[in-house]
Amino acid sequence: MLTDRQLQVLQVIVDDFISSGQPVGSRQIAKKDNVSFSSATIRNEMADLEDLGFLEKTHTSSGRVPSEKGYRFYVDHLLKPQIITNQEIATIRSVYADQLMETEQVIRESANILSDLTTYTSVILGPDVHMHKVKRFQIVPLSATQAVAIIVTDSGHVENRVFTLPEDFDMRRIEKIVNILNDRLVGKPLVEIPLRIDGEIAQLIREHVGAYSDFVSSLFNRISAQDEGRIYYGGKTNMLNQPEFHDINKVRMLLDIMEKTPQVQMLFQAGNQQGVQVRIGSENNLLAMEDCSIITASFDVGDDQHGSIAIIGPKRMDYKRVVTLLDFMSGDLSRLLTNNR
Amino acid sequence: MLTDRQLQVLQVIVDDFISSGQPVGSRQIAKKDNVSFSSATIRNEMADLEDLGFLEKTHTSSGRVPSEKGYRFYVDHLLKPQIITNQEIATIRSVYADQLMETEQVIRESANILSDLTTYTSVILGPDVHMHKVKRFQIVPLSATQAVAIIVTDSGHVENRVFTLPEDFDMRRIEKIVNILNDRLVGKPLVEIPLRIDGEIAQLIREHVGAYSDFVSSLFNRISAQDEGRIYYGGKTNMLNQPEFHDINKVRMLLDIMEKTPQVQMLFQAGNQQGVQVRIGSENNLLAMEDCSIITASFDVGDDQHGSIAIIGPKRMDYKRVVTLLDFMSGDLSRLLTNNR
DNA sequence: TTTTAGCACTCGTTCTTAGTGAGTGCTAAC
DNA sequence: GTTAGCACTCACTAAGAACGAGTGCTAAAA
Repeated sequence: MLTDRQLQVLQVIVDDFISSGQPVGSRQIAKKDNVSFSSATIRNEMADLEDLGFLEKTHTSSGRVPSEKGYRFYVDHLLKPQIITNQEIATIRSVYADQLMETEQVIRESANILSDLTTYTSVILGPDVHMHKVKRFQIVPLSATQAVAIIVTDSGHVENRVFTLPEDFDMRRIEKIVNILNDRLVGKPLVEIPLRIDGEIAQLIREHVGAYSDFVSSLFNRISAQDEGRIYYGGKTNMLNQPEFHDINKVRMLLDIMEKTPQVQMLFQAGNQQGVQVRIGSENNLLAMEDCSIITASFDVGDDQHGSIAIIGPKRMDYKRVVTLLDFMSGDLSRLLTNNR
Repeated sequence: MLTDRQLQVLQVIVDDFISSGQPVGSRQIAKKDNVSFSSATIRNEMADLEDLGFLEKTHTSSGRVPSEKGYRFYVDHLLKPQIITNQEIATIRSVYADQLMETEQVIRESANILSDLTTYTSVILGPDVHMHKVKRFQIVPLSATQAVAIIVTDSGHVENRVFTLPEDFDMRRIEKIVNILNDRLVGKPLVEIPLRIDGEIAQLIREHVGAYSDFVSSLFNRISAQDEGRIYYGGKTNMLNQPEFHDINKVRMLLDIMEKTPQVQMLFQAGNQQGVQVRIGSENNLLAMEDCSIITASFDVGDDQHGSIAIIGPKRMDYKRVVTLLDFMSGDLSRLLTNNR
């Protein structure tokens, strides 16, 4: 559809705007080494690109700025992957250096490195613990009236709840209940626990213990709400450096969103797909993210767990670099976290 | 030292500035109902108060603004405690409504309510788990090579670490180690664990198990670094509403500090003292907090655990209200969290 | 037919200038 | 000791001028 020259002009404009943040004028382009035609010609091409919806003007006599469609085209067709430097690889791999065993620790550290490397904000969605399988169930009494219930999963994740012991349940009864729970729940994914407890297990407890108490169902009914993939941030305030976020209201909206787990998880929707995904501005379907792009990639933890890794930056973020970094890092993380097991 | 009229003028100026945020002029004060002298007289008093260091001018012909010394005097001598409304009490007590058992949950919710009620940022420093005593120690194997170590404390707090099993340590040896750890560590505060492990316990393990592996000491050596009082925030972005934080750099510095645990803990230094503490501007000894005041109070969890609760706001925050609220809330929290046990 | 040079025009930005108003300090009268 | 009056200060705002980066269009050159 587009001529070679139009492609070239578009590419130069997007590249230039990404690095300068200023609207790009025709003369500026003409001065580039790899551009051999005059500013007037470029003005004509720019007018055409604007008609096609790839460029915009901030006012009638300003230079051009890429539109969302322009960015989209750039990302889809004009992005030449960058070579990742040894320096960067070394920085990323410094995560391994400490021989951190815990997934959580690795993820936390990765988020920080990623934000340092990009100067944008990084978000990592840890693996969804829903599908982790129960390894052991246990109740530890704390006092005459209180106890803590603990579930260990096969991934090493530990869930715990403090609860009040019902007066008519002595330790013998509690032990029986623990046995039943272990018998029935070990090997089952966390997500099924509430259902199973309210169904067969309540039944079994009534049979063998002689009475049932709501405390059992209340123990882990909140698993589904909590912990559906913990969220880790790196460089939360990095975005304040971007000139497009000098508006306090935009900042506020963005920071507010980051406090709201469900909204953030929404941003990762498409993140389960293979490879690196780029969502630009309004493609995020979120008012606060209208001026942001988010680039996501997913990584594996073991055979059946997945996490997502993302960079949130301004629409004029350095797509080349971020895509390359995320691609590399997600692969590396997968390898590290899978071998850990 | 100060005359009654000077006291009155100072009080009116601080009150007025707190509610309006604008420098206060002599005419404005003269117009108040409870002020019976002319603007010229007030100008004279203001000049004296400025000489004494209680007031400042933003420029030669502007109204007056309280200096830090002025705020300090106001807080120390002119603060008449406000009456807390039933409405507010009801809001605060709604935390109990859910019959939340877990300290963590209660604290998290309290932080949110407090920030809603004040429109400032709230910070709660949870009880320091260092002094919690070990209730049970346990190792749950996950696979042939991995296991998770768990410590339950008397407060219901659970610490866990995933680690790699040394090849020469089979389950029998591990069990022996667990027995030794339980035998020696139950009842001891968390903070002593690393020391005890490296001392007597390493010795015992060598004797009874026949070999020692570093994995035991590496298990909980990080307890001291982590979890020395978890920090919870409410209304992190509330401060963006304050006109004095329209400067993006101040915001950045403040938000950055909130990500840094040690710095935040520093802010609570004096928070262990009884009652409500007010620290104004540079009294915080922290560049980023130069334009902020922080009001802290402490609460008890059980007989020997303490937490702190704080509000961070601009120097011209509503001290009356915040002091009253914090005083009430810390008492209420103490009662709730202590009875929970 | 395509490209380019030239030119009038637009519009955001910056600098100046003048005007306004809230506020002060000082002095003299009450 | 208190107050009225007045000259003065200074931030803030609006309006105008100069500037410059950029455009669109036209006509000539390739």
